[in-house]
Amino acid sequence: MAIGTSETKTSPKSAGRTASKETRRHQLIQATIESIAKHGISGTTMKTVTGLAGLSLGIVNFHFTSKETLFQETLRFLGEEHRDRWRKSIQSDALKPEEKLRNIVITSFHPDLCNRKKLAVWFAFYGEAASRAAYRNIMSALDDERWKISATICEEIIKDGSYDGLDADEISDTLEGLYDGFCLNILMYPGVFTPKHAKARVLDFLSATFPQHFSRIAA
Amino acid sequence: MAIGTSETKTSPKSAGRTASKETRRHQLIQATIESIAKHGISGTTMKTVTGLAGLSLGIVNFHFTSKETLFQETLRFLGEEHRDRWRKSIQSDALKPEEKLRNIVITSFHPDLCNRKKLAVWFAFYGEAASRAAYRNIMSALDDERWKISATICEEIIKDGSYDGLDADEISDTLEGLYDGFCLNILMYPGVFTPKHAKARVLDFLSATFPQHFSRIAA
Amino acid sequence: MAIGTSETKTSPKSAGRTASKETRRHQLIQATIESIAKHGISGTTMKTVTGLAGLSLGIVNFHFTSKETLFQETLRFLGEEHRDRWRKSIQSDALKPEEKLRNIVITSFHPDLCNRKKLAVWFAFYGEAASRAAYRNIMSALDDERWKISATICEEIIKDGSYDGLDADEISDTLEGLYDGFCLNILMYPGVFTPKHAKARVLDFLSATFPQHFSRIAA
Amino acid sequence: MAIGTSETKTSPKSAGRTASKETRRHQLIQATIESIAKHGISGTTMKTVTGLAGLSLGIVNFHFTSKETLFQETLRFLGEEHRDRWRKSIQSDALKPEEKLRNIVITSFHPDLCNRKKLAVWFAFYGEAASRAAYRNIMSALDDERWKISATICEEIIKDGSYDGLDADEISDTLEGLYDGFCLNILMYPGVFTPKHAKARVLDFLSATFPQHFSRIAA
DNA sequence: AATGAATGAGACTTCATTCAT
DNA sequence: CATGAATGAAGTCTCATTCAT
Repeated sequence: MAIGTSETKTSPKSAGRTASKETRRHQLIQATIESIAKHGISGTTMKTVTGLAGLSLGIVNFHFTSKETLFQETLRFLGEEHRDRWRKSIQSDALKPEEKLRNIVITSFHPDLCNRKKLAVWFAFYGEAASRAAYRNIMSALDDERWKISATICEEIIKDGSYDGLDADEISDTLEGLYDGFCLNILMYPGVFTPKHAKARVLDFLSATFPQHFSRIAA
Repeated sequence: MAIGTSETKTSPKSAGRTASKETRRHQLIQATIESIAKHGISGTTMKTVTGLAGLSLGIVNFHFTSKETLFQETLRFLGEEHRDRWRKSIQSDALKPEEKLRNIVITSFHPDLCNRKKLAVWFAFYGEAASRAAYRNIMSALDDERWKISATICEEIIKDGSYDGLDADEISDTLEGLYDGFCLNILMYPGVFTPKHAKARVLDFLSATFPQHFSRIAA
Repeated sequence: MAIGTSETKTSPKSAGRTASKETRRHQLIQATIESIAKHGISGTTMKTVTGLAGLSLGIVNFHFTSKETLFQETLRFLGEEHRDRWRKSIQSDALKPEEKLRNIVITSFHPDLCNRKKLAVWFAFYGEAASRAAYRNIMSALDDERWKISATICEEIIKDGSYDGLDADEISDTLEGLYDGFCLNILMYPGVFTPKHAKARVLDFLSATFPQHFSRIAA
Repeated sequence: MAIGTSETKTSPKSAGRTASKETRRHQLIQATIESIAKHGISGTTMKTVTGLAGLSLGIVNFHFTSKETLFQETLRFLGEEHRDRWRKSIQSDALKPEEKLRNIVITSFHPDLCNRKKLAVWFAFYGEAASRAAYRNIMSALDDERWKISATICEEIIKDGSYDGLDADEISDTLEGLYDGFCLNILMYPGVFTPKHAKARVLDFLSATFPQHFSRIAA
């Protein structure tokens, strides 16, 4: 998908020297996502990755030095893709705070990011994160950024309305918990719990918390 | 350690053939939890497990047939331990619905169950679950039971009070999300986000949802 | 061969737990010597070694951790075997200095040590030594010991006779050079230059240098 | 460096197609020497060689067909360089036999040929020679020539003087042994044993052997 | 029951060689 | 002629499993 996007920039033929290198990296990262979703992290080998990419076995070490680097770059890609999306969704100054917050929610559960394939990879990395500082570092930087933005926005909303005793940080904590927990449920119980449900529940929570800013029919 | 606790239950003498067998299995499951918490699932080998158990390398295949079986039994042990706890916490008929619900929350974040070591193992299995039906089956049975109980209790509370437009299933969904999401944050950001915070946030949510049954100062 | 020696100590059946471990190590070192002699260092793989030992591929890492360690242990074995031989050949206090020196020469070119197979391994390691400190360290310790003993003996001979202007260190240097150089020629030109020739030439040199102690017909 | 020297021979302009081809080959051989000295034979790859030459990875196969050919050509280059030197050092008919012999000694230990870099390469090839006929053939032809010349010269000296019972072939054997053995010691113990020492010891040997032709103060 | 040496499939990685540009 | 991305065979090492003791 993303490959398609970048390939539209250069004509297929002129996948020249330097462009080609970035394209290959991207192609391998996509194949890694595919493979982890399909076989899990422990079932993902150089063979499954290069097989899915339609390339030869040795190529990963050429472009990424090692399997470990490939994994970290894959995680980073996923994280940055996510971050770029919600950053973009709130960058307009014309947006009111509650609109920004709602946009973050909507983005977080957007099918492009929040689908079984990507969630599987995401939680595969969470599963390893406890014993791998490298993964933890990549993840925490992104989580932290989102948490801070949410807290700031909540602060603005609180100031704007008359919400007695509300704590922006606590609300931001709950939002983070809801994002992560719902994603896990979307992954584990597809058909039963979907991004649509998740989005509705989070917006319900926001309506209950900031009734002056989020009407019940916000969805 | 936990082993010691359970061993006091059976008299040393009666640790005959079958008792001993169960003891060994328990010992190996504890070592597996220890190992996954320390080295991750992909870093856990027969050597790390038996090493932590202080036993010989070949013993796992004797008591569990294979590594895969050991892993599944470990997951099952963890799940049942969890389930037994909250079942017990709500079994008294004297408890009011809101007391039951609060007990589930408290149990879910009890340090015996909700500590870095066990959470690391728990999420390690979640990480593999997407590509392993065997793990998913064990987990979903337990999640489902908790979800249903929560929904039933919420239903009772709703009937008991005058909560217009509340949906017990939806609240149960949100509670599940909060449990999972907060656990992940406790695992990833220890020191920063703790079981105490988690418990407080969930009870806040319940206060906001069922104000007649949960006072704000419920914690 | 050396295996045979050690096996005579324990009855074949009781190749018990610990004994077995040492035996396996020895067996693998012998196979490594065999393989390096046959295929060179760069042609020696885990497969050639374990194949020659009649064992399975994974066993080297079990007994030696890595190929590199196996190589270093092989070199060490060869060096110590050599050292033990000439140490033993001069340990009797009844020997006169010139007899000791002659014994070192004889030992150095003894067919047990100075045959094509072992020389091939020896020079294979010399070939790598320039870029491998680990090999150099093992070798230099042994070379140094022999050089010092030779110098000491020469000193005694010089004092004993009336050799004007002779320098024991210089003679020891030349002897070292002759040992190494002749070994290389024995390896490179079998049939043409043999240990017998080598021994004769070194004894000629000693006769010319210490005419009062080495008669021309010393061989 | 050596490349520079040879390039001054051809005018830059005439570095046409064929000249350039020869230049490239020389450049790659020099880089091979550099690489083997630095990384050993087993650590020398197309990448280390072309890297040191500042050329692209694929170029060796263009100019030498294969790595093996490059290695053989490198060995041949080294051998011929050596041979050319001592041939030249004795080509004048005005030289007496003992002067020729001394010139061979001096040439053999000349810093241009007898330095750590080239010795490292030389012994790297000796290390492989036992299992590689191709290397052995290149080496033996050169060794043989030097041996024969030495024997012939010794014969002349013996005839010229009154040396009873001396055998020219045997002396030539010893000289060969000294050259090789001393080179190995220069390589292994730089700083401690130098070409200067080596030269002195060989000339000492010649003085002792041919006292009428080599005065003790020959150095 | 328990031990741990042994096996061998399979993982990651290296690297000589090829070939489109 | 030169480049360097790509290939894939082969090497080292890991590790679940087996089995003689």
